[in-house]
Amino acid sequence: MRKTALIPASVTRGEPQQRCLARDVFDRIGDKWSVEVIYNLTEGTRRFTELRREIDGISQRMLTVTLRALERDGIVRRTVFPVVPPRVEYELTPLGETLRSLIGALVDWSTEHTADVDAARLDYDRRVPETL
Amino acid sequence: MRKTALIPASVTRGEPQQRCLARDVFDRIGDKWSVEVIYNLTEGTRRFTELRREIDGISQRMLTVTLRALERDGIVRRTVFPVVPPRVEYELTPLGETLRSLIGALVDWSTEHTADVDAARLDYDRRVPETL
DNA sequence: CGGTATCCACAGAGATACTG
DNA sequence: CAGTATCTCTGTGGATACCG
Repeated sequence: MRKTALIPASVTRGEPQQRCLARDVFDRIGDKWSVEVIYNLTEGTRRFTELRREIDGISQRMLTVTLRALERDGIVRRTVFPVVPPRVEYELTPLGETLRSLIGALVDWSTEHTADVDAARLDYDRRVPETL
Repeated sequence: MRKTALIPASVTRGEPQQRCLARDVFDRIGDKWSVEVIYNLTEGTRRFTELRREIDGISQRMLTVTLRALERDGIVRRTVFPVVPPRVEYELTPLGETLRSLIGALVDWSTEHTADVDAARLDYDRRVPETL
């Protein structure tokens, strides 16, 4: 049992694949922050605090947890420089790069179709007004 | 206030886009079941109970909630046939089809790289054994 | 700077029972 | 068949304080 309070289920679970593979990929990147972390590693390496500044609203703890999970899955490489004060750099691995391009496609999809989705919501809320 | 117990935040939230667009797409499909529902609508229409059987582990309530959210976003079309017993069919809209192809790419990625991820995890757990 | 260690709140999800 | 209505529980994620 390597489960601790700091690094919870996201890292612990999923060792064998007994489920649909579609679930696997989304257990991996479907949490609240992984996508934004990967996306923010697009242009080269980032330091911990840089990521913290660039990703709006993420807490220190969740950035740590997310980066550790991505590191364990071989998507992010973590490099510690033995200097004072500490310097830690994060970058995508080649594997992470392949995933990042897919995420880029999803972001593009979102950008292109936001208007469609908003229109669909307005339409739905008109058609199904006070029911539910 | 159209929020109820049955249809919670997933449907209620996200009317304007004030966040990063990357977040939007994952608020939409990043929940526990949306991806599998969309994926199971790949080959034509499905009835409620068919989906329930095909998607392992989903509860009746979560299938309803997920389908309603996808319907509201214009990703799934819901057709009710006024017969007894009731017959309701679900299918992807054209918009949903474009999203499904991206999800297909993610599933393919997952299939192709499962071994890599598993290897990375084993390696990580050896390198960072009992720490944390 | 780059983390850990705790504590805690709340939304997401499960189980169960009931219905047009 | 295709849902609703509740009740409950769990885990995710936030806040805060401290450390090498």
